[in-house]
Amino acid sequence: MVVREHVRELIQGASPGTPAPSERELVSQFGVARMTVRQALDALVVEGLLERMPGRGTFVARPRRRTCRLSGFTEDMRRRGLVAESQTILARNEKAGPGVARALEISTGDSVVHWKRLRRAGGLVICLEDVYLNEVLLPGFLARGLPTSLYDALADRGLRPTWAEDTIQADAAAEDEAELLEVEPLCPVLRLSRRAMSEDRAVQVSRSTFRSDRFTMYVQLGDAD
Amino acid sequence: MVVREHVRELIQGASPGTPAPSERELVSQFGVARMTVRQALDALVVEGLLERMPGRGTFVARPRRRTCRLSGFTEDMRRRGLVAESQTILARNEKAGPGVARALEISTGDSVVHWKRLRRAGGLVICLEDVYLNEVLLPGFLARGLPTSLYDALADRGLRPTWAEDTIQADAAAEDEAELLEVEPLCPVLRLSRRAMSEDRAVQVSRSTFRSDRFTMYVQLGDAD
DNA sequence: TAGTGGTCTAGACCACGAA
DNA sequence: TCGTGGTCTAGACCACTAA
Repeated sequence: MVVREHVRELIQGASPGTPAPSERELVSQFGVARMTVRQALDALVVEGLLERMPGRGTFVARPRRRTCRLSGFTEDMRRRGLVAESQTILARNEKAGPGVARALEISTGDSVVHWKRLRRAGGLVICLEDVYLNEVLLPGFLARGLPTSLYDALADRGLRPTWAEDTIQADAAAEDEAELLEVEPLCPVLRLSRRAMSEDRAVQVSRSTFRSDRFTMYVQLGDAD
Repeated sequence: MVVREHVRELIQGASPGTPAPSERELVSQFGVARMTVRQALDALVVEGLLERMPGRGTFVARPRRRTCRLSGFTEDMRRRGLVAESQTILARNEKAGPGVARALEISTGDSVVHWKRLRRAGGLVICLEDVYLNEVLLPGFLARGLPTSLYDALADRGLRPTWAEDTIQADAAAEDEAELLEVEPLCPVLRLSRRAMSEDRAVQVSRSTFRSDRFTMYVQLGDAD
């Protein structure tokens, strides 16, 4: 452990390609067996901090490109430097219909939280969001009061989504949506359906409708191998 | 290596949670040192095939949820069971403008391939795509004839994109787009801008405009840590 | 040729989980 | 208590890279 942390501090902030101390160098420096040093370095290699080059040495790796962390509306807006607000239109327990039940991997009729919000950022209406939560995993969710950030609230219960599948479509605003979103009917909107999982449990499914003039979705893909 | 492959075959197809042979069991079975066995198992753990549980044993891991592989139009349609076709509208070398140059991390005026296509699947018009390729990385790209699948062509040159950032927006179709896409002007369309990298090299940047009635985008997010 | 990482040996003691 | 994985020792030989 001590070797690993020593090397971690050594290379922290070093630019990619900088050589790390060689294994034998660390052996004599710490008076430790080579296998021990190797395991320490292996851990850093797995973390993506070091790269081994057989015959040449061990070097600081270039940081791996990441696919950005799964986030909800609040965090998404915060990343854009905006403060998210929301106006609850509906919040109640319901019996899951067949579609929601399948998405949440529960049975039709099981209890779900249905929460509908109009979401603003920087004071401007951005989207209309219908979210269904797996109430089995979140007993008494509504009783504890409505949070601002759903994902924060889920995180508090150890259920922050770590994986999601989204389907995204352009469409024309329906009349009721248009009124809430303060646009003309038939204006283009972006529809986003999400099914979010925390570990292996389906936690949340949602449908959001975004004003196209105020929202651009951004995703990073790949490099997950 | 032989231990690793032996265990890999043993557990292949086994359901998650199945115990793998213990380390000491493999030691006596192969007449090999325990460190050797551990390294073999470590490799499989990193691959996500095994999980260690200290004090309990080593078990077949549940397959990690993946974010789907980065793909282009051809592959995307193939996943939906459709054959992608394309009609080239324009294909030539150009000097990069400032926007494209920045996205491709080259200098303004550097040579880029500009390729504009109308893309169909199952015989139906789906989208209009403008792609710019980093010609510095792809000398003589156009001279070799136009491929059907851009990503396959890039893969042949060892430049298959492994990471991309996409921005997605809903919009109303412009007149010229509407005509090519065979819809009415102002119909909702989905706009997708992509900047795609192969390792650390910016290879491709594109803008696509999809008919909203014929295309739903699907993405999987997260679990990349 | 000297130095590097890759692989391997034949032991050892520890903390932890299950019975 | 017994078996498990986690960590460690003090060496060894190999293939590869660079000078």
